Amino acid sequence: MRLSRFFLPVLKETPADAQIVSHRLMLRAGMIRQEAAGIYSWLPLGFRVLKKIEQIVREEQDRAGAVELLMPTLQPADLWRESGRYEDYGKEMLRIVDRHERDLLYGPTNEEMITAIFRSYCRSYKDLPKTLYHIQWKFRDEIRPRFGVMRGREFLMKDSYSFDLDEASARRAYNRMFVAYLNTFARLGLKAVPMRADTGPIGGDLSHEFIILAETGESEVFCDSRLVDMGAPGLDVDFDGDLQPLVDARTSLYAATEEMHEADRFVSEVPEERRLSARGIEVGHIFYFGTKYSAPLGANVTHPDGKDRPVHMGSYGVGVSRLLGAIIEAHHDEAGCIWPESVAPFGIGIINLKPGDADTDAACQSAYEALVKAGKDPLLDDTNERPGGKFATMDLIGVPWQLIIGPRGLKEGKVEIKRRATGERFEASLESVLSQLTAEQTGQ
RNA sequence: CGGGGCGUAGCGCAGCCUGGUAGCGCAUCUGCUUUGGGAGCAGAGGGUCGCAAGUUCGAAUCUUGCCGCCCCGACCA
Repeated sequence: MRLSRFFLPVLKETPADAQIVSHRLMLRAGMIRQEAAGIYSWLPLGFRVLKKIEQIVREEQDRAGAVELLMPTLQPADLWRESGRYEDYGKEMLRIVDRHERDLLYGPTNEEMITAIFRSYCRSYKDLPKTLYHIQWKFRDEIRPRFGVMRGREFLMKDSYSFDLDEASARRAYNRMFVAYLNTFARLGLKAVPMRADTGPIGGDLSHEFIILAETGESEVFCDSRLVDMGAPGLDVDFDGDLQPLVDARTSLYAATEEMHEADRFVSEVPEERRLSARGIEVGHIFYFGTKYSAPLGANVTHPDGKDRPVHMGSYGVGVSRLLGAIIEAHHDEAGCIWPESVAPFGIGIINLKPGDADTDAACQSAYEALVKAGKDPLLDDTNERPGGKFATMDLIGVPWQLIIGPRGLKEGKVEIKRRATGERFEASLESVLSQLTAEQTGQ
């Protein structure tokens, strides 16, 4: 992409309304535009990152055996009357009336609908297990939206739903998502820590929030520091195998959010040097809820013994749009965003320091073409802005690598490559820089 | 929903108390000079002062109502 053709409305000044760093940077980098409280347009730069995050989430769901579908944003109220949640949900649910005076709602979640889909096609234990998911916009009419996309009213969410014959099987489905989430967040450049969450009326130990640690996190969390650096199981995990040991290795260590924190247990279970209290952002939540929806909605299957029983379900959410904010909170500096390569809006930025200079233009052009050909998704700054402005913009939007080409360096046969994350710069000939860049694998 | 605050040029703000010509910085446009970390000079364009009613000879400024947005709290992916 050439910057002269792209749509990148960067702001030099910080908008007054933005309180936290990710919100400020997303506005300044021209990634989002607020349309109403908690409702945003995704401008091209932000949209690119959003799509990349979405795709990684999708790939890891697929790898774990989940099957993608797409349910609508609008749902009939009757479905929610069946589960009893139409009345219970309260004002967070956006209710809409159509021209025939039928009650609709903009979905805040999809348990009812997925259960209705399941019940109309699946009758036998032979249809199980199944895990279905979709990535769709949701709306929750939060009393007070804030922090940009971190707590918007409209948000993009991946939600999966598992259907199993019994609790033991449901636990295996739960474990698959547990592991898939660890891999997903790792690929996004995040260290996510699973923390025991409130299971509500169901009870048991099958609910976890996935928290990433960031100074500007919204809630206080407490955990064993070994969890933070434990690393993800890896993409070669056998999802058909026994995942329990992988899950146990993590759930056996203390980790709790403010609401679930037990100070005395923390002290007794975790040696002092490993007691970590930090701030965190919830980016995922997994949940086993048994027959909470299948029973009232009549999602039954016939068991081998010939009897019908409600299926055991779980749901598993990832806040896809929130993840942009979360990743920025975890990866930024004074100058702007620092995207992990896996989600960066562009792979590399090429800065033409002097458009109009024949040698510089030619070098930029050949670099651009070579990088396009290598699939590196370069952004070429071919505008007439001054060098200082170009550096600042490239730093702000957080492209992982900057290839800086100007007449001064070219005179000595050199270009400069800068790594955004560390600020390291190297000088070398254009040829060697390009052969190195086009040779290496896309990082994660 | 309780408490607080803000709506004036695309963005950031002053002006409002004490009513009378709508201003500053950045951005934008034109010209010249500049060009390796957000340039300089000269000039230009751009405003229903959130909306509505009221007071007044006269309202950005005073009064009332409404709308929108932000912050703190209770709630959430």
